[in-house]
Amino acid sequence: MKTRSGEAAFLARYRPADYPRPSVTVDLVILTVIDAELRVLLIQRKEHPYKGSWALPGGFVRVGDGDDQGEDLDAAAIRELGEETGLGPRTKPMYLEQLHTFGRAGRDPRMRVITVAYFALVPPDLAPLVVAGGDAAHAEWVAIPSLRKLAFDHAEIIRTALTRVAAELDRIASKLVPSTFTIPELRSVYTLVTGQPQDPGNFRRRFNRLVEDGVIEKAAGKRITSSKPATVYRFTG
Amino acid sequence: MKTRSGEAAFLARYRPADYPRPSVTVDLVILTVIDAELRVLLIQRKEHPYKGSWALPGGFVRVGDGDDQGEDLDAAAIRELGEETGLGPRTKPMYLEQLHTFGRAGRDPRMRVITVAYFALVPPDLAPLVVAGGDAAHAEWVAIPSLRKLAFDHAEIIRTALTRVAAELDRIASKLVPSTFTIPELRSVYTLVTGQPQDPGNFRRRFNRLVEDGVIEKAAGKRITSSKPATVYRFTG
DNA sequence: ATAATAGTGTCTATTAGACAATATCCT
DNA sequence: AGGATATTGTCTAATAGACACTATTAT
Repeated sequence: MKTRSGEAAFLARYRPADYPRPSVTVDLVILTVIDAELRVLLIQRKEHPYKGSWALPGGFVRVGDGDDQGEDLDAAAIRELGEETGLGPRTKPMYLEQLHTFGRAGRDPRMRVITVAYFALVPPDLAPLVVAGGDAAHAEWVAIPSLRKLAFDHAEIIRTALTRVAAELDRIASKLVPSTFTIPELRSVYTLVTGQPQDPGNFRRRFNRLVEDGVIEKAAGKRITSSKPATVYRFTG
Repeated sequence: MKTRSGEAAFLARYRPADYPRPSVTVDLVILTVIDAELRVLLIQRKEHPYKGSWALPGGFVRVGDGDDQGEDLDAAAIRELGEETGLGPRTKPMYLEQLHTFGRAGRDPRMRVITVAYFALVPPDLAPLVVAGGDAAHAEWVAIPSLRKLAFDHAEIIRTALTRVAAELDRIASKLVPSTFTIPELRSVYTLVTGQPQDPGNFRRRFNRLVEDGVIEKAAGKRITSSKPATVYRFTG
């Protein structure tokens, strides 16, 4: 009784169940570029609610109250990303960033669910491997413009992700091109993400500044297309 | 039994408690400018853990699984903001924006707690009313540079908020000045938040562009200081 | 040869930044 | 009168945007 007001005694007295708790999930907006289209990885729901609708991949965050409080939020997102894409830490790590947390009451009719949304960017050369991988056998790369009815508030989550990606494009465009790429290829990423046509000349001028600054460097070879071949570059670092 | 595979039957069968759940809170980084200092509203903890340390105001999100799933995340933040500042919807609404969600395992030793952090901006003329209000009688406006040991991961949360506010300053600086203000007053907000001295002439030029664009307009009167009085402006809209 | 696209050059307008100089007010 | 600060002005460099033009390849 001597530690009556001590920290250990206080923590032992604490009743974790005093307040009702929500379920917490992570949902992933996984983006890539395929066939000159911006696409998002979606799964088709096989259970109610929203049976048959497209939905974002995601899952519950593993938590606990004891000595093991479970996994970090970011770890949960990384784990889900690996499970859904089949691309683990062995392959090139993909870009992953927390987006926003959505917690509207009633967004899931079963129970109160708060979801921490992340977005991930997959380089186009890895995208074909994804639909073949593990849990994602039932997943598809769906083009953004062709999005129809989505489960829950996932349409809003995707909209939020697209706005963020467009706003931060200069910082993250490198994650949406293969390891080597041409100026027109990077330009097409900008065109797709911003929805605005990019002037070839002006884009090239900005691109060359990145080369001067050492952010981008020339790589070997030329990219053969149906017209004049283009010089190949890579991001340094 | 006829609706065996129907949605209603499925939802009835669903067991919300199948996965362990974390506690979810909202924490608030409430910022203002007092005496030419950027300050954050903190409370001194009266209980373990971190007894005696400064901490961000915040509280549990009210949730449920039944017909009433509780309050929205944003609503919880607005409610806490009102409770802590004593400034309700009656007064000028303050700026409030979701910041980031922090969920590291072990960040609260009692139990697994995931917190959705928000930041709020209080115009300096309302700041003095805050420490007098309701639950916030035990709260204080603490200058950023003098922050010592903070509870939980609240130091990291504040750092994240300051980075965000600095990055978005053009968009939100209007929330950190009184309803009428002078060019040097707005300039001092920029100086405080960015930590960089702002050239008077160059700042004025940018300011005048906002006037030309109708974002800012002249107000009546002059601000009397210890030297030459300055013209008073206000944000339109 | 022609279509298509890579790549270059030019012009204008806008903006940031450094910095000098002047104007106006309080004490 | 003197100090402080509001206010104006000037110069340079960097950048965005529109747009005409040339070069090189596949077919």
